[in-house]
Amino acid sequence: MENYNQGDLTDIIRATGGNKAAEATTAAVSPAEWQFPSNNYSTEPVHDDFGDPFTNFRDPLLHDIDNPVPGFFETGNTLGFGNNIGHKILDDDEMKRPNYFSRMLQISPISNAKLPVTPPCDSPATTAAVASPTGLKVPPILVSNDLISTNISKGNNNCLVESTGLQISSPRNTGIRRRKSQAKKVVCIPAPAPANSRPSGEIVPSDLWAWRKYGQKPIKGSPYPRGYYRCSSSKGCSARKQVERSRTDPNMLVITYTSEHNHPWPTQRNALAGSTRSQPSKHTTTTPKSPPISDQPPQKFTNPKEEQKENTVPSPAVKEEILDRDFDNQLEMDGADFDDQGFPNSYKPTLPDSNQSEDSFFADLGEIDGDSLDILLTQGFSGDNHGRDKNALDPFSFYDWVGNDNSTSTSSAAAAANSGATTSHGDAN
DNA sequence: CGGTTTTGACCTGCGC
DNA sequence: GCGCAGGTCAAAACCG
Repeated sequence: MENYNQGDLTDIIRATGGNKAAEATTAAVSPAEWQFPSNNYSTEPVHDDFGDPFTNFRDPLLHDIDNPVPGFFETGNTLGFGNNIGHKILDDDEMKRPNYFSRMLQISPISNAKLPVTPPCDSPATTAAVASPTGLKVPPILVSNDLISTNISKGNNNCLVESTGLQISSPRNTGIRRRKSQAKKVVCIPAPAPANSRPSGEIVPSDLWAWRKYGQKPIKGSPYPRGYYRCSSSKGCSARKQVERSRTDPNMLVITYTSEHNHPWPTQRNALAGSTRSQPSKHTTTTPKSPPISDQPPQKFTNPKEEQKENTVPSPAVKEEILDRDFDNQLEMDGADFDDQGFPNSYKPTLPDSNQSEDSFFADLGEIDGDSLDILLTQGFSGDNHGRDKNALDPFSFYDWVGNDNSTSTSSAAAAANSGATTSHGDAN
């Protein structure tokens, strides 16, 4: 995966070329990179750590998380929601910062030392800590800029953050096939319970990027397989992500993002063509070759559609992301007045900044089919912005929709995870 | 038709 | 150097 599925993150491997220099640079990302840029998604070419002209199009999860808009997640000296949920930022400076993600439990900037993060993303305690004073469930989310994701695969519950420095390129997969030393960002999010799945089985996308699953493998020590996703929006895009369920807490999904998107938001509908098959797939439901993993915990998603989520980018998902994101925002901004699903009744997104990004984003958005767009605009937005609300661009929205256990929205990441859960990769190793 | 998922095989990194 | 485990490839099947 990585799909490199599931918004994204990460790291920094340049697109297909495997630019070692760039990679090294990426690996050496400094805490400063976790500052919040205000022009994400701007169409204006900007070189980021990767020197990628499309820096502005970073995967929401990967970079934007670092760029909360002042006044949005920030609540002054108060951590607001995040604080309530046990949000924790590893570095001291980070610790002092306002709450970036209401639902993000942890943000771990790269450091040269292993930094045990608490609570551990895989720890049940993590989920336990998500209860907010309001009684609303706040999905725990952990975001870490992890250069070494092996912690997860190794069952490290603490989601250690390590930095490695350089990345090793492989002759075969230029710039991509790197293991332990590859810079990555790890995000822990709550996996929606089956009960939260939409009755219709409607798939909820994780982000605006189109992901294509290219592999799945069982992970030793974990009953859950790991799905590998790559960005399908652009042929040259090296963005990938891995989605797996926490072995210690099935309710948590661990998404590891690798590499950056080297292109703008998906603009071509056809790019998502395959992703539209949200109906129960024979592949996952009847294919003899890929029987469901027997050791899957009861709480696994059984809805085939969920498997698609990770790779689909239905506008409804976008809507939910926005709603959810704003939901948190709303909580922090003006207290709470929520509907039965936990959404703020008075929800009205506020626009942070973003300048040209908004135009760019919507330009792309305009390519989404009308129905979806309508939904997005009518349900996902409120107020006078008519869908042009910059919040809509907020990559963080991903986290919002992801975590609301009380809402019908589901995590695409979860979906991806589900996908992995339903089938096993051929190479069991 | 063009896209996706599935999955066995292969390759590579890493630990010992 | 060896073996294990993880990551990727690529063919086949599937979907809208």
